Amino acid sequence: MGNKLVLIDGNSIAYRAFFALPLLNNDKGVYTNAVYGFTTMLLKILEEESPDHMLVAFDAGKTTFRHKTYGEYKGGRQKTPPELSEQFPVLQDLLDGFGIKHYQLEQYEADDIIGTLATEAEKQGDEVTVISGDKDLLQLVSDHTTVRLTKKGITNVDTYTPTSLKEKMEIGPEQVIHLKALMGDSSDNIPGVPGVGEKTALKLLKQFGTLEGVYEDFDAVSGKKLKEKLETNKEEAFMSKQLVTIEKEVPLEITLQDTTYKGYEAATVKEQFQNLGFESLLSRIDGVVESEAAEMISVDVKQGAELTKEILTEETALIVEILEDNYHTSPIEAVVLSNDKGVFAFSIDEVKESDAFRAWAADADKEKWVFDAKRTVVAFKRYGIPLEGVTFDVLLASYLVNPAVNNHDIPAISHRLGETGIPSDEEVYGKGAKRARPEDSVLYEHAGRKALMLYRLKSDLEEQLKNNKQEDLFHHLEMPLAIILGEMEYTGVQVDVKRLKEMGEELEGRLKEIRQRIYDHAGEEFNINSPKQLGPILFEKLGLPVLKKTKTGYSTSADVLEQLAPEHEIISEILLFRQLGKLQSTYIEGLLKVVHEDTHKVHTRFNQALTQTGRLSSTEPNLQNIPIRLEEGRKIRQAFIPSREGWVMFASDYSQIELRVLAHMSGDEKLIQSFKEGEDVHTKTASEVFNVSPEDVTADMRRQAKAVNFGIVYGISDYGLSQSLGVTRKAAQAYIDAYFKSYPKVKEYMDDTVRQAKEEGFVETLMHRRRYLPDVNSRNFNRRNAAERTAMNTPIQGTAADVIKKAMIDLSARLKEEELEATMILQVHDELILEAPKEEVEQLTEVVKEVMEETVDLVVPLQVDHSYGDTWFDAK
DNA sequence: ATACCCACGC
DNA sequence: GACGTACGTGGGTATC
Repeated sequence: MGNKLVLIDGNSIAYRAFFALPLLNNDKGVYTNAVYGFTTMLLKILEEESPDHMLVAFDAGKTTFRHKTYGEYKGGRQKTPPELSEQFPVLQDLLDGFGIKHYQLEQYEADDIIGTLATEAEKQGDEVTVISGDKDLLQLVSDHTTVRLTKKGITNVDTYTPTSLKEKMEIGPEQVIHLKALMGDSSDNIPGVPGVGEKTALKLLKQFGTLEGVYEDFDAVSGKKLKEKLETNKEEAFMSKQLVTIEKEVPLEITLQDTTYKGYEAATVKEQFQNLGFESLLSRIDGVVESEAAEMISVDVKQGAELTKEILTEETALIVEILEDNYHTSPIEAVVLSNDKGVFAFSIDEVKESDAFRAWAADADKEKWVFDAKRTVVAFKRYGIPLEGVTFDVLLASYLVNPAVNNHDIPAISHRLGETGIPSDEEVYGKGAKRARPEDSVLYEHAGRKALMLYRLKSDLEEQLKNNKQEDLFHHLEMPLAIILGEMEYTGVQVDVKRLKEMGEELEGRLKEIRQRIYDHAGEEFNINSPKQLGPILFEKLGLPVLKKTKTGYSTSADVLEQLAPEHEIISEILLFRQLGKLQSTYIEGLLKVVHEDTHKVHTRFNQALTQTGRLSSTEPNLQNIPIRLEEGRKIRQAFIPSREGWVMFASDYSQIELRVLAHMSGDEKLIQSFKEGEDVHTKTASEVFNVSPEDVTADMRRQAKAVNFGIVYGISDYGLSQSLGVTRKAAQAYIDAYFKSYPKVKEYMDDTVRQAKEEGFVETLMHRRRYLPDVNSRNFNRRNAAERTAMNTPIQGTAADVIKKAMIDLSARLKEEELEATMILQVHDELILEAPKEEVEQLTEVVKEVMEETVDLVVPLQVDHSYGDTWFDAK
């Protein structure tokens, strides 16, 4: 017949999905994570395999025929969590909707159903694909049956054919049951031979071929201990083999004919997805036309109206439509107003020529509600229109309410609040290379719809901010900050292009030499930047030891190479090549690409609504990761200069702000005292952790203590700390324990924070910035652990972010008050960079320090250091 | 276009 | 025991 049959191990995939994904629930409060994960897998299979026959097999009931052989079969296994059990009926409904047969049979497991059907199908000459997460299924691999096992995640699979099975495990499919018989399987409580694991089992099979072979030629088994184990557990081994052998002659009530799959009805599946809340999967349904015009909310956008003060009211939603992300360079395509007079669309030319609009824009008492205040204000500023009175930013409000939401645009927020009739920008304008400006009517209508929604969304979001006690945070921190950040971006940073190009040329020469030396060592030319090519050269051709592997091959990361450096001269050359190559591509070429041609300035964009902790991020260019640690890289900073003659770069940074915040929030006396007395905090920590007096702290002890403090601040794990210190995980954990013993209130604070996260579902900063941590109650150890560390870390890092943001607002006001020309141009998490006339430096030193140190009142003092110079490099 | 590896900052 | 582990941005290569 030559059919294509796909058999899915339903329980296995559902389990995988359940544990791989956070416990999502849909708007009806029904848990859907397993169904969701299963569905993504299913869609992928349908796309890749295009089967004409398909079946999802499930396990039935508690007992199976295997329990007669072995009463303890699957004993000790955790009960299926109810959160998962309740998803099986939902999953089966969904399969019905897809028109995919599913089946279960008393006394049998899904494996047996799959084995029986696969065998039958093979006999007919069909091609079979089995999907599971269970390695037992590998015994079904044959020339006509392929088994695909999930590895990490759900949709990530390994494909096994007889050849690849041989390659990966060095055994044939018929040996799989022998392997399991020997090594057992703890998850199914299959004993195997205790003390024999995968390694030994594979070795035995390589020598003897089968379990029977081992015992027939028993004298040839090497090792007394091993022999003993095999002898005493012979019975268990043979029973195990019987248990893991898949039954291939199950008396099924269905036939292959019944598994025929004819494709699904798009409308049916779409409705199911919508009920389940799988909005993100809608686009993957074949033949679904999304966002049909009929469903969209109607909007009456008036074009060509006269832009007079009659339509410019006290409270107006204002949309500036720009197609590209970069509002510093991309033009305004439309300006749309929505208020109680209606929805009105204009071109930027119409706006520029309207005196009424200019007056309204400049009037701080006329409230403007916008999406992305910074973008809006900067865009107008570029067209010479100052905008005041921007009182509500939907983007920032949504971000504060829940930063974990990755899409804060108007269509997405509308959707979450139950309004579906508004298409996304992507749907209207296309994405990537296909993005294009549609005709005016389409563009205006889309922008109009957003303006209309914005007007409605505002009150919802205000309500949520109020519930979260975030009104202050919103109105007095993020909103004013947006305006300041806009000014900073618009001002930009002057770049010494000539200097940058010189550095580039010098680097080019050095890279060429190093490249040649590497080729000489390797004996051939290859792409040094390709780990895929570099790996075989180092670890095969040159025979260097393999210390670490990645998913796809050899790891060639810096920490690995550093360990290999004594082994071969090529290593240090590669590390240098990497270092200089990074400078060249990212910091020389990358920077030059975004320097404004006429002004020689770069205008970064600070993303104020992205990070989960409240920090800012910076793009195009990212000015928050300019090299500083290595001298070679640090020189890049020589290319950042003041924009005016006789001015300097002035940098001010908080010293240990996170640890000071921790001292404040935990109330730990020892830590507080450290800061009050101006001690070196790392030395102090070292003296505590290593239990020596401060004067006996060695440089190395201080270095280790610094890493511990770093770990506390960034919430890294014992593993992370062990990596950065190059010690064992146990030793790292011991440092952490010693730290908590020395600073008991810190420990108490951390425990309290985690407890609060578990109870309330979120943690908060000093200024009520919030982060939800659904995983703190996860049954998955890793997820839970990561979430707990996040719970401890976010209030610290987030509060530090709150503090510097407030300092920026205060400083901006203070500079105005003092009539200083100095201007903030950058923020790098705990550091503010200004440019200023030389003459102001003395006053600035005092003013900036005072403002930054006094912006909040903590139980410990904040300490600010400053520096200045002709370039950013010299401000050190 | 997307995934992966690597590397820079705090 | 759990095998993966702070937050970001960006460049390069390889693959689909």
